[in-house]
Amino acid sequence: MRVRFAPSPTGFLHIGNARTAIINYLIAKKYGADYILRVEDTDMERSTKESEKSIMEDLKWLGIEWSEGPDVGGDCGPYRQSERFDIYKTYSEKLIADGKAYYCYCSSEEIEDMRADAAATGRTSTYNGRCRNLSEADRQKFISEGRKPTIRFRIEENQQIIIDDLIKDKVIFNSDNIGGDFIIVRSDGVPVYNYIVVIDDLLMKVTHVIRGEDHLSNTPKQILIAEALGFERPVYAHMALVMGDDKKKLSKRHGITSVALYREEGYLSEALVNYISMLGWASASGEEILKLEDIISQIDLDNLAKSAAVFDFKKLKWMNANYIRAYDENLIYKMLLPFLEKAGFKIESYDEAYLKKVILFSRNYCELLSDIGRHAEIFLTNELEVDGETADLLKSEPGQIIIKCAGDVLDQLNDDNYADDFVNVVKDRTGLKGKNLFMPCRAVISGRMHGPDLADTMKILGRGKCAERIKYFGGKYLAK
RNA sequence: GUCCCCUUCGUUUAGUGGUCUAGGACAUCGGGUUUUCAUCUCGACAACAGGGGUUCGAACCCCCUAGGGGAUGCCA
Repeated sequence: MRVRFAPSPTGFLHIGNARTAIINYLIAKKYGADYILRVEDTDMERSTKESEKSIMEDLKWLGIEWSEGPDVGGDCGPYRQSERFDIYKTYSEKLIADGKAYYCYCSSEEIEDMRADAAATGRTSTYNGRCRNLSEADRQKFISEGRKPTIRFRIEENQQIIIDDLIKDKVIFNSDNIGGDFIIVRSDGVPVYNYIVVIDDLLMKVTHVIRGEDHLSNTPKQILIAEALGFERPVYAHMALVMGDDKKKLSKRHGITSVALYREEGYLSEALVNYISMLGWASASGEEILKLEDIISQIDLDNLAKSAAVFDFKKLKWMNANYIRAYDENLIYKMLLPFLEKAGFKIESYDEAYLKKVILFSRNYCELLSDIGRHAEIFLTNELEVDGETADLLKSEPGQIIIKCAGDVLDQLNDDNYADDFVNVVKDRTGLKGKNLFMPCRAVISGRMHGPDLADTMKILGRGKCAERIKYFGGKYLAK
């Protein structure tokens, strides 16, 4: 079994394509198939090397490995379509020689007119077939006019094309309904996707074509080409598309759709892969947070949903938070450091053991890796800025009372119980209770009204830092 | 317009003729825990698109309608 992922390098790897790449990967892993990466860069105007590079980086980040591709080579290369033009040319010539394709001298403008005419008359194919059976004289006339021909594939009338799709089951097309003779080679000699995909899949020995359902209506064309060339066709599996919350095909206006942006925002690749796998699929047990190997063992083409799924950013976030909390300590620590730096913290200025303790504690409060700064701040910044509400609290009567005695209380407690007993001793000392007790205690240590458990916070900070905090806030907010 | 695909809670799914007064997860709302927020936990709300068949019986099979999506490119 051999599968492929064939992106066109015209932008970033997008969630929809990532899903195709991921499903192909999961299936490949499940069945021990080869995974081919093929770059479909025949749109010369839009294809860029940078895009190719970033797509490969994103795939790697997702954990996808390919056994053949433009970077690693393989027996069926080259793996960029732009490097295979000679191959395609041989087949084009063969199709023309066999009468299965022909030169078309119609200009783009003339095609435009035909399109309008087809719409007006209700004709199902845009092309009106003018060059289908051109006389040699007409041909010479067009050539002398300097027209550069395209090559069109000749579609036989009233042919039934049956696709036994692994996801959609049986889909039947009639050759009269697929748009008429279509262009397989442009007038500049560059062949077109719908045509060369067939050649590449055959030459690269792809057995299973797993792709988005937007390609389903291209499939009859490809099958016809395969037949004309005498090729055996691959098995097809067309996956339902991923939609935005307005049920339109997921695109930029729905928010972040490029994989690279997810990485930057602090999503874990494992969470993204897990979530994307669950789009259109569910495990037998109903569990949703699954190890990759469990997904691989359970997922299959015939249990993927036929209907499109809306991408739910909130659920992805929830899943990401779960992954952050459960992740291996050393690994998540290393992953979180750059996000902390990006948030403006100089990580080399902290004691490593302390920093690690802070990060591993704070990660429990993060939905995204990029949340780490916000949560670690109370441990890493000594001279904390406070918001207006917290400042008011510290300036209020209970705030003042607590600021005054907090230092003493801390001194009086010993190392074993300073964190756990702090609030209670303040309570005994001041007679305050409830919110008036707890909130100022929290504020005088963390500078915040909300946050992790106060005793935990104090333990992480350590006794010395707690004392410094009390002093600092005292100096700042205690009325003279 | 035409062709193709699809249609279970707001979202994602379970469900393959009786076990369905339709199950889980996210979201939302409420209770508990946390004298905070989050986590955790308990609970509530909430769906078979509509209409016809077939059948003793239909979310499940068939047909029609409606809605959504995709394609209809010298894009992929």
